[in-house]
Amino acid sequence: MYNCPMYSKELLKGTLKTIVLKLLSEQGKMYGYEITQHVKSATAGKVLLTEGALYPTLHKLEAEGFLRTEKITFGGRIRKYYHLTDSGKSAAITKINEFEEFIDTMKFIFNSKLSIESK
Amino acid sequence: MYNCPMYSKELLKGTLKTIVLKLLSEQGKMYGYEITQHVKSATAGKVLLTEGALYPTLHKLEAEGFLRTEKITFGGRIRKYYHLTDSGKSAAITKINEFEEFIDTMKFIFNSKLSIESK
DNA sequence: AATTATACATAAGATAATTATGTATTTAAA
DNA sequence: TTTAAATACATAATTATCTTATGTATAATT
Repeated sequence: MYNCPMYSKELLKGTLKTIVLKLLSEQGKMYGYEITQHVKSATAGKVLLTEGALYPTLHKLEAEGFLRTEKITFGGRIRKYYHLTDSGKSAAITKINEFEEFIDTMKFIFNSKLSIESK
Repeated sequence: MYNCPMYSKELLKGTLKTIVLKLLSEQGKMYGYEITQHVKSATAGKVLLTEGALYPTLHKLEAEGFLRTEKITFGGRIRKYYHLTDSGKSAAITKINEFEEFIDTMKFIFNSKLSIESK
């Protein structure tokens, strides 16, 4: 099976924490594998999170107190669900704002009309 | 003197080559220090390129055949001007498209309305 | 029976940045 | 006038973040 190659690997650097916090803030709880599949399907295979990047990031966010975990056995396999803590919710808001600010700032370099409107 | 802190340091990772190629494609020729000042003023101090990142990147782009250089003495100091080569012009177009594609893809994760229109 | 999908995890290596340091000239300020 | 700041280049050490590879294990599909 071929994976659609992703053009923007380098650009994705630094966005992983933001993506995780954003998804958890809208989905409530997710487990690691679910996050990879969600992102894959939401981006039509253009963004493929690797486990080697995702799991250490989840552990780091947990160590920073932004996430708490809950282990659930489902269909004979263990799922480790991640939820946002209160400080995780603040961090999510901050990170999402930073991302939008980043896009907003980049338009001054790329001087094309990149606009952000809330949903 | 204080520098306005930049929110998006991590997000900027991977964008430096794209920024350099974009600026050279619109400005024709620039020297390193000029690039740092241009980006600083264009983003109101939000994006501050460090020399430790910029100079090695310029050297790498030159080694890849995307840039050619021209040394000019101006006001007692040496300026090293960088220009795009033909392959550099192609690379610039590719990188800029990739960046816009990246933004376009991220909207599916952040499901807010991030739109790109050419100027 | 073997492969793919689900589900976790970590280690080695690569890449790209930050931070620190270095040289040198010109201009502005104390 | 001497010091600091701005201009202009460069590189080395360190840190951060990612990819790639590897490992374990169960369930579902071929």
